[in-house]
Amino acid sequence: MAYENITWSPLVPMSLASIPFAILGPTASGKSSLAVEVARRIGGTVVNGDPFQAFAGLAIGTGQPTEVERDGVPHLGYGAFPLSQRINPADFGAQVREWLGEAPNPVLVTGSGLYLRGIWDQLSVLPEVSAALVARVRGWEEGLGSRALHRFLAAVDPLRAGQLHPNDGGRIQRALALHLATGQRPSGLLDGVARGVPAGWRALLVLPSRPLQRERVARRVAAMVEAGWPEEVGRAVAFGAEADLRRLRPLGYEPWLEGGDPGAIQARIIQGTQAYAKRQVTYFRNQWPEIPVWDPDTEPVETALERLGLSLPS
RNA sequence: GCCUGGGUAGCUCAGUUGGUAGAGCAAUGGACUGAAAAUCCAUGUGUCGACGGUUCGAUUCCGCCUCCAGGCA
Repeated sequence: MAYENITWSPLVPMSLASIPFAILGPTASGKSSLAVEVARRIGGTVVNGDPFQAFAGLAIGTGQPTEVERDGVPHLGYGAFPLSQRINPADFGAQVREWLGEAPNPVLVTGSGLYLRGIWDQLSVLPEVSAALVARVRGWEEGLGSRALHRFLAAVDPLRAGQLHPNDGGRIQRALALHLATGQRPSGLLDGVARGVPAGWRALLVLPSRPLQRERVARRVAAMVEAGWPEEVGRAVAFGAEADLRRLRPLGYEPWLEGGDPGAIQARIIQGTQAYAKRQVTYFRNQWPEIPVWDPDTEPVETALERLGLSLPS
């Protein structure tokens, strides 16, 4: 949809035109449809801030909004990258900031807290660590265990080691690799990033109650299977994307690739997605406790709009 | 109908030579600076199938009943 065709809602003051909005929330919370509603009100564009939905070829499995769900509202950044593309939170953040700049009145949607930090420029600027070094450190952990690596880290950077649990292999590896790549202490490199909601932004956390969140996930996964998720995985594999899928590890892809009883696979995916949704919520509340919350199952959409500062005089 | 094996946490199962029980997964809460749809941490009161007997004490031994699985008829 061309931007020049946008019509301004007569009820919305023009001063809102330049304010970017962020709609956050766990999977299946209904944040995409709220974003469409917000964008419609302000004559804006929905901008994708979710790394997995940015890939092409996974439209069903990553829950990218369909044409029907977009409902004529312009969307930017969905299915933009080939599966072979490697992304990280900082680079992806820069890309999304570009999209935000292209969109007249952006409504950012994401379920990924770490990538949102990238988008909001709340990650330290760090040097690239070569894939070879990353692989080497990972190999060490497989041979020696994370606790041994934690002791190595403690020797070069006691501060960072103190922040990490000896079992947290992923972060220990990352810290060690950073140290080996730069010769510096990771704790020093990770210093002084911005926090909070950036000035000028209006954000809302879409947060269903836990029981209803679980129901929403179950319903959505069933709908995704109904819409042809297994077939979509099959097509991706036929295009030679299996290695990329195994590297990216989107939820649900491993079960489909391994095969087995479809009912059991679906149940497993639902369980994994419910657990993921819980972690998403924990991260948002932890990182941005000041963001107002909206319960899509008990509160009307008008309430969400009010909390975004879009309340209309009636 | 008979024989055998089972019935222990939401699930799959350990275990208690008799002193009322614990793993994995799940769940709940939490952490989180390039694996993040990832990784990691914390949290375990459950009529140990029912009833009765023996015993100071039974989830454990005995009897009886019941349910499940397999086998024999």
